[in-house]
Amino acid sequence: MMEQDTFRQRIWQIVAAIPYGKVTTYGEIARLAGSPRASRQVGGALRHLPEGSKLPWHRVINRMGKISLTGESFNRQRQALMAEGIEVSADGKVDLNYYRWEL
DNA sequence: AAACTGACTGTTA
DNA sequence: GTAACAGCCAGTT
Repeated sequence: MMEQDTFRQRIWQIVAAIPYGKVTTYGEIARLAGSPRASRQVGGALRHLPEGSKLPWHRVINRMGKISLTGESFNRQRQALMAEGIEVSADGKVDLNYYRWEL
């Protein structure tokens, strides 16, 4: 069957391409997906991942270099980042100048 | 079709 | 550097 090319599916494809040990921002993904102002939709796409998805969703943070999630979700993302050797401060800050994914 | 939602961002102070 | 606000737009109701 032909899958329809939804915005979300394109987001997932792009996120899948973020290399191990690197991060990028919601806005950058929106730009790569061809809708530069749709950064909020990127978050929305990551919130509804397919069951059992292996997508590296944790490599996506906001433009201030911080984790946007709160509560337990924040902790899970922080642990996942640190598990790939990324330095994350206690408040969820990552050095984008050093860890940013660039083509 | 209209209203509402929000894992965001740019501007302003 | 942070905080408040407005604009943004795909998906959902």
